[in-house]
Amino acid sequence: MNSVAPEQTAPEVRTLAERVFHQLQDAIVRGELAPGSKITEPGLSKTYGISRGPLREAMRRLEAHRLIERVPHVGARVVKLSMKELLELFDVREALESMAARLAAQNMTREEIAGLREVLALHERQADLKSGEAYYQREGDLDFHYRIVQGSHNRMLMTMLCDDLYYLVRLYRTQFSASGTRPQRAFVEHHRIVDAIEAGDAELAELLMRRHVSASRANVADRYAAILKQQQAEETV
Amino acid sequence: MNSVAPEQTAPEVRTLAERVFHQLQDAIVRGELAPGSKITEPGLSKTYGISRGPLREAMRRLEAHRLIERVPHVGARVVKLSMKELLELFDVREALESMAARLAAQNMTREEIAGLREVLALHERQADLKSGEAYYQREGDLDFHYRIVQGSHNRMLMTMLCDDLYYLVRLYRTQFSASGTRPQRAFVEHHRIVDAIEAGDAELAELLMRRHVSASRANVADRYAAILKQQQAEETV
DNA sequence: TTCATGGCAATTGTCGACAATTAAGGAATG
DNA sequence: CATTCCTTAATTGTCGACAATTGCCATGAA
Repeated sequence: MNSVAPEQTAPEVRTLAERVFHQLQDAIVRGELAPGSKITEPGLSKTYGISRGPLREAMRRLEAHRLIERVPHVGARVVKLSMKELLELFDVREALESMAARLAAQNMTREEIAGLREVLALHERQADLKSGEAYYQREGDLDFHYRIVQGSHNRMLMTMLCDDLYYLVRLYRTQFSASGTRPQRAFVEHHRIVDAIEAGDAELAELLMRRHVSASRANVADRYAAILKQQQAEETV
Repeated sequence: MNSVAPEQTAPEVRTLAERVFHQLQDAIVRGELAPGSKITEPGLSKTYGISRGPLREAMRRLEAHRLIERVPHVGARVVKLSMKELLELFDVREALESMAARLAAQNMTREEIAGLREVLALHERQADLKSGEAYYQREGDLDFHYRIVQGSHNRMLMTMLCDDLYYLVRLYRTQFSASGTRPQRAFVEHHRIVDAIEAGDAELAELLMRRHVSASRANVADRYAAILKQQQAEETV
């Protein structure tokens, strides 16, 4: 249902370190651990009921995934994405996802494309039900991108985007409480991308995905500029 | 001198885990730890003279950087890049480095561009000295790419390429003992890329870098196909 | 000979305790 | 009153020992 990470068949819950890693990952992405807040090893050790050994390994993994930042002998904090870093993230996504779309147009199977169409149909029904709804729409958006990356059949690309960057994207959405941004237009763009993939037009799929991410980035940048302006206006009052 | 990782100012050697992480990283990339070989915690613990605690953290980081592969309750092995994975790596590089070149054309300072030119001049002198020399030329190639990524002024891109992927590239070069591949042509391409960056032509820089990486990928693929063919011929003899 | 089964050694996972470093607060001094 | 230094508490880094899981090897039966 609330997939985003489809058919993973519970890949790693065999050790304490792995379990607490996923728990922490979830807690951070969902905003339960506030961005920028300090996390202390004895604290987490007690709340999760494990010793500091496996906990530290979980934290090392979180650090590698850029979800926390550590300073030796000082401590760790939940990352707090600045707008600059968020825009950087979009640039990286533009590069990787356009490549993913290109490869997907070359490598996706008929079944995978059918599944992609299903996702789109589902989104349309949801958009029909309550147009512009925020949460599901946004998670659904990631679902769409997720499937295209899978369709690239490039494992390295898959891990980079799905295991690393997409968690940051979700984190951003909770941090900036970014609700439904330009949903209708995104729908249309999604459809065109799938059309290109189905037609096996790699170049077009790449171009459309690049524009899609780029437009999303521009949208965020505009919104941010607007907020900044408003804040400045309020300060002068 | 043998930079590749310029002006790092010894960023992290404050803890045992960090030191042994870098030691292991080096040992793997240089081929001292054979690809595919199993590495055991008690063994490393003894050779490096530290306890298993910090060692495990170092290994977790190596895992995150894709230099080793771990299976719970079983153990860890040095990664052994297959040709398929190597080609995947090239696809990712093509996506990220072309983006880096684009951003570099927009963001590089005059000083950075001058430094880039210096690197090119150095390469030419070396190529003059002993044309087609393998090792230095290849390390120098990475130096060139390194600087362009730095010039993108995108921290996320920088860590992804310089901290993760470039180690894999170097690992591949030792694993496949890939010596000087198409050095002259690469030189010319490097120069053209710098020209585009200096001219501030982002689109051109992106395109040229994309072709540069793509050509490198094609070269590797061709070589591999040739080797395969030769091996098959030998088997039938 | 082949396959299944059981025990055994080795390795990994986990824990609690100790050492080292840091940041903070207070006392002393200019 | 500000500043510096020292003391102290808390957190992180490291270690050695114990528990759990795995893979191997020998033993035995079909």
